[in-house]
Amino acid sequence: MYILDEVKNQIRLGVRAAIDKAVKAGELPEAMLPDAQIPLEVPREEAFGDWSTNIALTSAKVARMAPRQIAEIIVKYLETEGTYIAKVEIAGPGFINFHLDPRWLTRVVVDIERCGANYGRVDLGKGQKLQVEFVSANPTGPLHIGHGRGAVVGSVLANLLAAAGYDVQKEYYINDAGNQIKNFGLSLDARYRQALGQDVPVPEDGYHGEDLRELMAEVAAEHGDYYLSLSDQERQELFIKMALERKLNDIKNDLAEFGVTFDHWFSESSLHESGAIAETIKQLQANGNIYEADGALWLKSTAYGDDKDRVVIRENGVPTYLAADLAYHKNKFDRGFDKVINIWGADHHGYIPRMKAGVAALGRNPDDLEVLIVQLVNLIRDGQPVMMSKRTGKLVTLAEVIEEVGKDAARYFFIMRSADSHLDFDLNLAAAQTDENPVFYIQYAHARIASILRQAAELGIIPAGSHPQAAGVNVQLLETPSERALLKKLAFWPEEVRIAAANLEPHRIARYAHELAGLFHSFYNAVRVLTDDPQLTAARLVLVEVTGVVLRVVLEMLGISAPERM
RNA sequence: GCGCCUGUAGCUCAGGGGAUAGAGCAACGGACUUCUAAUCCGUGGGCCGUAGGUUCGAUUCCUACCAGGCGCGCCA
Repeated sequence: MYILDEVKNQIRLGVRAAIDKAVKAGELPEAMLPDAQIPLEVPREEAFGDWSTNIALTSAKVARMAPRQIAEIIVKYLETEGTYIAKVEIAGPGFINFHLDPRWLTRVVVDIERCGANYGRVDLGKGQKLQVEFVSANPTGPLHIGHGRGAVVGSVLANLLAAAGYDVQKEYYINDAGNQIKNFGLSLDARYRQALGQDVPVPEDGYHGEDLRELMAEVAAEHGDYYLSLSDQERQELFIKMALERKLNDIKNDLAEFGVTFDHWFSESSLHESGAIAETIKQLQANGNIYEADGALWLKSTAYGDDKDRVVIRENGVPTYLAADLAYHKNKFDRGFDKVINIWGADHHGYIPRMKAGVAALGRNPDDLEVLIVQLVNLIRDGQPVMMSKRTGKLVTLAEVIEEVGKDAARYFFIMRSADSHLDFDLNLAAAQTDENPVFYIQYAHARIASILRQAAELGIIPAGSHPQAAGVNVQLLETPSERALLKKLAFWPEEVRIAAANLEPHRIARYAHELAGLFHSFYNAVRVLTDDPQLTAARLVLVEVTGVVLRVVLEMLGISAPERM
């Protein structure tokens, strides 16, 4: 347990006991006995203390008493002996505000030293098995900027949930089947024949990217017109197989360079080949969730909240994308995941009700599937939106953006806004090596920490290669406002992990990083670490050290590097 | 037409039903003989899209409307 939780427990238990006593004394009605946890919040104003409860306000109605009166009775019976509660006040309409003895803050140093890189891990997930599926871009072309956002949101979310005590698996679903693949084959064929000098257009709804032109030019250069001797179908199947492998490999490389890795790559076509789709349809039929109409098989998704029923097997006998997705999600749950989280682009949000309906039809609680929608990204260059068109293949690729602004800046920009907010990605700002760029602000804090520790070693204050330790150091000397503010922020890291994980809000981690860095910079400017007072120096070095530990934990979660020098 | 997301400072955005709504950037004024000035300190800047409702209390929840984005296939 972290000191933060210990303090919150002290307050909660104290308030609960006070209410108990007041009820026994007949000063508060029985109805006041709380059946849930005492609500605690951090007041906006520092003057209102460290923690505050609105229990008197929320229970006023059931107690049939004025909130302030309830608060006064609770405070009267509140025992604070042996706790970190230093002062209790009633304020405003009936808030009970708790001011803590600042000595609680120095306990955080011990927590961080004890936990090291594990500091902030919490047991929200209790080991539940959970899958995060993200990116899952069609392997028919390069990743673009929109995939980048999903990739970072997914990878940070996975890190976050792991830190919150879930057993997390990251998965990429490879859409290597269906009509689009057929189109892909036609496009490849057209490019091949173009390379041989034939006047063959790429199909209107095909893939027009330059990457395919180059790829097939290579093939033509190497093998000439050999492939024309095959049947159209044979040739296209061969091209598809070859190109999918190439493209998937490119995607893997792009993602790896972006710090995004997966535990499992799942092929859609494997569902067709293994008979999993047929089996899933059979199960749905047995459940009475499938009917036949117009020569096709339909999923009765309206029975589970969708606004229309959906075709799963077409008139021509070919399964739809949804059929494969049903089989895929059945497979996920069969693998024993308690919950699966899909990260989709905003252009797929209309698909959620039918997918949830499908999950329900398969006999699973639809809430076990959580779909996180990531809104679209607008690229901005020189203050103007960068025009992108998928049809003409004029996309800004992820690789280009990383090339232009660097991995760290790109990751930070993709994660710094909440997923459901549209994101303006300002290329000039992300590439700027100036104070306008927030990612450097955070990294600079880490570089400064490293620099101070280097200095301390050079001056012989700490042995070279060692880290400042709290043992024998009087950390109570950390008592200036900037030191306390920094310690408090460090103490809240586990809480931040808990909240961000519970709400699936990885962007909060980016905010925390920025705020922590800001408090360190303030501290750095407010006081000197290396002074001629050995005790004070030792205490501040410990603070610098543990700040560095936490900053690295946070940056690691974000997948952003923590430079020793800048 | 229906559905989802968004609307908060000049710009980009935070804000777990609470108290006097915040941050970064931009603007303005200060701080480098001192551990890295990619930093810090300070100032100004707001009908929280509009109108209702629920609540002791709404930027937060609900409804309607307005504006922007994205969807609404036997495509994926």
